[in-house]
Amino acid sequence: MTDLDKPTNFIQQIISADLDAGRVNNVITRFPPEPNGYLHIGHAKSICLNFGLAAQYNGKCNLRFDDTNPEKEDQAFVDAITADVKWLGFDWEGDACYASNYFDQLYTWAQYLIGENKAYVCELNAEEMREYRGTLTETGTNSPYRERSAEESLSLLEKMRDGKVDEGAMTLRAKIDMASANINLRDPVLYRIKKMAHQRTGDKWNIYPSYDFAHGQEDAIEGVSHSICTLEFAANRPLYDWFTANLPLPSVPKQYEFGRLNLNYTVMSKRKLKLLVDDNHVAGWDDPRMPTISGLRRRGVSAQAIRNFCDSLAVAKTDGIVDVAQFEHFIRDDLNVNAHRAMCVLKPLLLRLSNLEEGSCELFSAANHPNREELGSRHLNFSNKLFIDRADFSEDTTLSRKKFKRLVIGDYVRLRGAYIVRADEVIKDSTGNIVEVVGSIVPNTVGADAPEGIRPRGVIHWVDSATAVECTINLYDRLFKEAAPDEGNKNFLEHINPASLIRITGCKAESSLSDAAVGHHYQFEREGYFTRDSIEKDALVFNCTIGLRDNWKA
RNA sequence: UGGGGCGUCGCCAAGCGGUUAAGGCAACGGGUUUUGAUCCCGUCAUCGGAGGUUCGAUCCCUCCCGCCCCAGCCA
Repeated sequence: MTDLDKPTNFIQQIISADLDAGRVNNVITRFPPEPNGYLHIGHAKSICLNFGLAAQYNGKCNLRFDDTNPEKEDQAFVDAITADVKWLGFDWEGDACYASNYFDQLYTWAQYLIGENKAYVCELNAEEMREYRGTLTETGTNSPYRERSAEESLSLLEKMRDGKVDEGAMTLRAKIDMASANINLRDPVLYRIKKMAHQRTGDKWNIYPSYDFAHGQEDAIEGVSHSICTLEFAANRPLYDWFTANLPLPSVPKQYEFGRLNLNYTVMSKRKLKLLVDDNHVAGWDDPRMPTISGLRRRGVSAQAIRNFCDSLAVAKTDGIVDVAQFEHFIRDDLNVNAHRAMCVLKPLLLRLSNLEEGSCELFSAANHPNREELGSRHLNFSNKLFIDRADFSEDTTLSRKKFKRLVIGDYVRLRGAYIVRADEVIKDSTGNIVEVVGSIVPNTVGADAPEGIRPRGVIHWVDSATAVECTINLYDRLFKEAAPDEGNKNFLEHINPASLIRITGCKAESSLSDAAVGHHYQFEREGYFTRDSIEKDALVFNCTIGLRDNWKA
């Protein structure tokens, strides 16, 4: 399917219509995270959408931090978010934008609204304000401070700004309609007092603008043409438009809402992710089990896979839950094409080849990719003592060839990229554990078909014992056992999968893996995709990104 | 409950009054294969319900049912 045939989503349809009608000449979008946590896969959808649209229409997309609440925000989050967006492969013109860059302008506009008799300083406390607001079915009641003079509000606002009023004692509110069916229009708060330093403006302000009073105006300042947000903000749109209609803004942006991404077997709210981190259920925001961008990166998911997945997602107004299998498909799809192959034995079992001399050594060449010759090859050492995986050997000679395509005593198997071997006998310790399998190679079978009469049951991977490097492997499973861990009033913490991380030490990797670089993706043949851990750099630790598909029924 | 939004295959979805109702994921069957991987082939829906408008409706109207969002000085 070409781009032209690809169905366009409703936002593309709106943009194209705006362009055609001349309502918009320059497409400008923005990705507006609040720096109060790390970005997750849901944000990636929004990032790909906003930056993608800008690219498609030759416009631009701003990275803009919505830093209007110093209580929850932190410079560390700004840094992490910036790094994640870049890693995903997106860039923006000039510096990132910040809501805090516009605090002076926002304050001036607040004064303007007061002067227009469209805003007032209210002295109702939080509880009173809630009572005056009414309910879903009952209209609200006007604040007793609603009709105070503009002069008084102006001077009170100044006092709020200067720190002369206690937190919670006053707010600046828009004067709209306490009887509106849309609760967002019942005199919403524009400014609240927070006597708190801001990570960027320091202690300059004692009051901070609310989301509603800031967001649309930020868009207007930046000339954003299409302000795309998620569904839950739809009820805020009339308020967004109210500011646009009542303030002397440099441009008139429009808000559009689309359905955010939800995935099963995980949680996707920053509040819940933060709880997992703060309560040490995971090792941090970048724990490989987290759906965060940094967690996925550390897990070994490529930026390309994330982008492909996001591009496969519908931009619509339905809020569904995407099956993680769909995400996993794109992870494997990318890794299958790009990951170099290597061999690593997770649960080593010694295989001694009796018809090779002790200390013998051969060197084989193995392709780094089965169908991409341009990816080159590497050398594989082969001696008379190898490691194979314990799961690839069985003493049970009654196992059918179809059911067990691995090594069985008395039968043959192909060692990937090397000889066909036969298992002859097992050596056990005093407790009956198999400590060694003794076998023999079939001569002249390297890179050659099996000779007449010999039918290997299958192909297994192996590592030369003399040159193997020991490593540790982290195997991951989904973080939650339940498909919808936070559905209804479930306590999602109760559904954490206790086996979401299995750490295996004493694994044996082929020697070429000894200097594996962080950020490189490997397929350990017959096992899965792996990448070197970015935190435990000093040791040889690999994280399993995802296993290979296995369609066979055990 | 007032307001806003949404209901097409197990999941995500295209469809914009006339289509054999796309596609992807999953699943299932088969072929290739020195990874039980990849790859290849094939199978898999009458559109939440009931009325109505129309020659003709998944698409328009009405009513009903279901789900989501809004009563933070969060975003």
